[in-house]
Amino acid sequence: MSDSETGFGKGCHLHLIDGSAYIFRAYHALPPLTRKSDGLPVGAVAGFCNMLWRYLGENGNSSDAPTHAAVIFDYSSKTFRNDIYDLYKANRPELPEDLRPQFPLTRDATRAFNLSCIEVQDYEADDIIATLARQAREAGGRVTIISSDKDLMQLVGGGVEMLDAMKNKRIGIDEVIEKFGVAPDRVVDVQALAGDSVDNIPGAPGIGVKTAALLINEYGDLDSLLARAEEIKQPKRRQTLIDHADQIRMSRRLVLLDENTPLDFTLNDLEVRDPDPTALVDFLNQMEFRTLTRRVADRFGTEAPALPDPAPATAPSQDSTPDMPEFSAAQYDCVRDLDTLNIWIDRIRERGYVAVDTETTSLDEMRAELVGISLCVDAGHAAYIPLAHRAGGDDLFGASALLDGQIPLEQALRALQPVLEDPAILKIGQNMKYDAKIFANLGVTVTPIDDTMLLSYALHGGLHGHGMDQLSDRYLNHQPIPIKSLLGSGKSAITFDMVGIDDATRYAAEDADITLRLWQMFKPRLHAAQVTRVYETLDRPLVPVLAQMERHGVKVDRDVLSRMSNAFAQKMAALESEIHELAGESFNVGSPKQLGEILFDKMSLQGGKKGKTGAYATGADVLEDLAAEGHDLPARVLDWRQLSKLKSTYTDALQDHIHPDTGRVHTSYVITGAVTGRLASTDPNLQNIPIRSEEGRRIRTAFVADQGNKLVALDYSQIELRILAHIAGIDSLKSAFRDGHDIHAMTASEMFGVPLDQMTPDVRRQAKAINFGVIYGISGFGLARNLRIPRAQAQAFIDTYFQRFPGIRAYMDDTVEFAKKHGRVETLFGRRIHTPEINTKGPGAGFAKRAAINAPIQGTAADIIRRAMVRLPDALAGLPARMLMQVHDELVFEVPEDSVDETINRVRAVMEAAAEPLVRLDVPLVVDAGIGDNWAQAH
DNA sequence: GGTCTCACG
DNA sequence: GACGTACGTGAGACCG
Repeated sequence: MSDSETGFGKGCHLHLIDGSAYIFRAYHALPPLTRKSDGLPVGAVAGFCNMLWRYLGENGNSSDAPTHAAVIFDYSSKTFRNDIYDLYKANRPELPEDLRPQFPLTRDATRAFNLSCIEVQDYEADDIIATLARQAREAGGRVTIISSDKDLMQLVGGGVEMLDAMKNKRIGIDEVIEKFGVAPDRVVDVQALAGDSVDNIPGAPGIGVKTAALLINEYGDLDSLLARAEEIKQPKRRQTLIDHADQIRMSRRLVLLDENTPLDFTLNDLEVRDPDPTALVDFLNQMEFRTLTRRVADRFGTEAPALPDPAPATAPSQDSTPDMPEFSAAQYDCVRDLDTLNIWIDRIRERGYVAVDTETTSLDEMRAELVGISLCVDAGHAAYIPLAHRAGGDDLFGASALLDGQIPLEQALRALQPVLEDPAILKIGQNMKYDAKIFANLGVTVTPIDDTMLLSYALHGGLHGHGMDQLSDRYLNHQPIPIKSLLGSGKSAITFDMVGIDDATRYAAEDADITLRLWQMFKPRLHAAQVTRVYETLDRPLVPVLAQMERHGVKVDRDVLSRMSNAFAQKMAALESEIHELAGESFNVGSPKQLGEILFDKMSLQGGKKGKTGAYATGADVLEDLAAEGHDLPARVLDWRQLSKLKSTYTDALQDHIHPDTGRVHTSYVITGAVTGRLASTDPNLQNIPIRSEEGRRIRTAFVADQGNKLVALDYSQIELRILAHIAGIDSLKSAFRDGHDIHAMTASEMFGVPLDQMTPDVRRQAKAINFGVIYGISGFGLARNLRIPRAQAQAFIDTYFQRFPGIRAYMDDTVEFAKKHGRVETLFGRRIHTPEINTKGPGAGFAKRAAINAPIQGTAADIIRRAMVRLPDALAGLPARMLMQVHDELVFEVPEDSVDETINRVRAVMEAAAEPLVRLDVPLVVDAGIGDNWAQAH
């Protein structure tokens, strides 16, 4: 070796890269990528190149940059160790078929990066590394071995260090001692005793690393130990060492690296050279690695060569299900280090899209903690990144300790953030609003997105639900792992952070895999189903809008609710004793069954009707009838029920929903919650806060504006009737709306021939009921019940109505006809609502008809407010107004006092013009506004 | 878990 | 001619 002043020596720094380890890691971490032009498998080469590129980037400008470097490979799987022990590494799985042809390409890649590429027949890469490390050490230089292979740890010390590139962790003497319990020079002794199942090194049966280290530390080294084996106290251990001494010695020969591998070059030949940009770009281009080629070309300022156009990102064809691998053959990786994560990130960038799923500790996004993230870019190959899994409960202290082998959450997040926020990379999820909120909590804005739940909603609204399990079963014929199987259910249920990482990987990666497959299937179908616009303008854009509303929440005054709860409790107690007295016995007023028996059996009141379950009906309508006949008990029960409802559902339950940190209530809107296009609000439902009764309405006073702010509520006036007038083309209704007339009074006047100036409240009330009935698909029975009039009279009203407004009848008939023919109806904006029951016979037929009649009206109104909501963030830009709630035809905002007027002006303008320009309604949309310190005032 | 009841638009 | 029915939701309580 050259010790001359010009050659390798003191001050020099040699990097030895374990190339074979790189290749296997790249292969197993990446989907089976092939070269577009000829199908040559190149996935491992791609990963390998990415790693080398990153290696150069990290070391190029570092003050600790290597002066010399080499990439070392295994020549073949057969080495001199097979002559020592024919079973050495005999349990290794067969080399994958598509990996072997990539071996020569990785050598080419190394040379293209202008790195020395080294392999020696009959020797392992580890022997070459050992030899070069020894030479460098003896020459007085430093060595960094880039590998995490424990078999190389025997080389550490005397200026030799290892670098675990995955964990970006240096391995020095201390780390080796931590791992093996002995210094590097005794590592082979420990390994010889402990053996190694991966390399099929027998060692001493029953002795592991811990015991081996104990023994070596006690006896000094392996030879001394074996020589003095008789002295070992434990009989079994003593016998093992005596019986297997030869096997142990052989094991040591297997693990001991050969520091004298014959080499036909010197360290001086390994001097670092800059890559030749042209050669490198040429090679990458040949491999057809688009992203990396461009990146390298950019870096060196060379022209990226022209490449043929890639296949479109959305490869699946229009009319056929894309070929997908079987789920049984799917590969789900667990990503435990940054290097592997970066491989996935590169893969995502290469593709331009990725299916993402988060696993958390709660379904409530405001309380949920991120536990892990899964990714998928190719059907059948997904990854799970565990981040916050914790030890199970057995260990007294372990319960809160993070498990090892997880990338620190913050690091993983910062690595993923550029991808999640990259406008050129599509993030695909199932119910992305959930995941987007989880990421938003961590400061990451996920955009742009696609959502398989919303795709299904646009495509299949009315046909079935859009949960992932359901979609997977129906469209992929695959039943995903039930979450219950991991978490259990009921009281003993655990949170996801307590799930083992292996189980979690299978579950979470599968979810991302399923999501990607559903997306590949659904996305190309939007056009054929003519719902692209619905999805892209009405549904998908709502995700960020709702996410922000939900995260912001609405301030709720706990004291107001608490005081009301107490008041309700007192009143209920008084009513309860009164009711028991009237009944002559004590019973559970809240039990419809017991109440029915009291009313109709014990008290023998008339009108007792049993439903299909054999229980008496005791609904409000029944009790009201009885009360009207002068019975006190049902009247008291009605009062009690109202209070009970208000207390349990609102004043009590709402308090539990006040977030401890924000002091606000954060609902969750379900975009696919109603088939018509309406939203649904859950946990809690803020769309059914009382208003009709005076007592209930007071609950709204607990919904307050923050200091210095006002609540502003804007709602569409009569929007569904206006839409009906437009769709059915009723001229008289349209002109009444245009002229701003009282629509119910006008209807009454038309129907009953009463002049407007002589209109009575009662006649108007009846007309109003008819107007609403029409929207719901009117029936004589329903109207009769609603108005409490004889059915014949109700039917007469309806007949008159249809005579006066024949367009309504025509609309209803046409709509049902359309539904029967196409199995669906549509809103003015093209939303399709399927009506699979429309052709069934029997009692269901009436239901389906009325639903079909109602859906285009309710749905069009829902579409309109969706359009307004999507436009509002831009329209309110620069204003401090916050949108808080949506209640079907109403939007509620929180606004600093001095911005109230401007906010109302802008919101009203957006809401009133929300149908345009796509639809020009023949009637104006009118929006009423209210302002207050609380929601009751604002309405 | 199904049924009943009731809160909203 | 009889049969049940207003449309769309979510949640709490009861009960088997």
